[in-house]
Amino acid sequence: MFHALATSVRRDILRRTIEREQSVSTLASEYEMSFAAVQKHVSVLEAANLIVKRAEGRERLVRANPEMIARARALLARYEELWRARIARLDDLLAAPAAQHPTPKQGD
Amino acid sequence: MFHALATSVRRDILRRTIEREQSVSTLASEYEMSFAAVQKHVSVLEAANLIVKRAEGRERLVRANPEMIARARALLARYEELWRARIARLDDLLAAPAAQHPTPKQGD
DNA sequence: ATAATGTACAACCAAATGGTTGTACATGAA
DNA sequence: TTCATGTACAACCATTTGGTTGTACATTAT
Repeated sequence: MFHALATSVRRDILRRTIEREQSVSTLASEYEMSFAAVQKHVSVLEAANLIVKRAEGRERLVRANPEMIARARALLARYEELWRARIARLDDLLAAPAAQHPTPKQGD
Repeated sequence: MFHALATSVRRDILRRTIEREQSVSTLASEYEMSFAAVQKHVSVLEAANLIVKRAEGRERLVRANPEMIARARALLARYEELWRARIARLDDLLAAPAAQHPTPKQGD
């Protein structure tokens, strides 16, 4: 999944197929590599469910699957949430430095 | 960057170092692989700026760099934004199907 | 029918990846 | 000092990756 996003060519294919559905050969014409190479990139994205292919005549039309993009983003958002939780914990410690003392009654 | 996030061991290291700063050997003790292997994973994360190392005595303490996590998340959020923009465009087309016709006067 | 286009897939190759072991060195503990 | 711990790094290996070319086949165009 993140592996599928790990090369710029694949992220570019993803971007293009978000904008509009395109055939594999149309995509291939955009890059300076063989059709077969682009075909492989497309199938990596497909295996990760980041794109979907459908047949139309002899063409295979590729479109992005925004659901999986959202999943990846959500995972990273969870990490940021962990970070915020950690900061909150640290803040708590700083706010109550005498918490381990046995019931400091009141004032203090 | 996404490549650094592409293996579960590295994502796990990232998660642990978000929770709290840890030495490389502490991290290594969590996985069933050699210390050197974990060391390599750590250096991949470091090269991607997803973590930061600092020396303390003979130990190297590792902590997550939330800034880069945010960058990755933001990139994916941009993709989702592209998707929303595309949907909006399609909606516009559907909302004004006769736009190219020369002023359909009224009723119709 | 024939040619051109779009795709699939296999075989091959160089380079990168993810792991290992071994060696060296700095620091902390006995 | 001597020993144990934590790290760095090199060398090596199997597998994966990212690219190539070549062949085959379905669909469209002439």
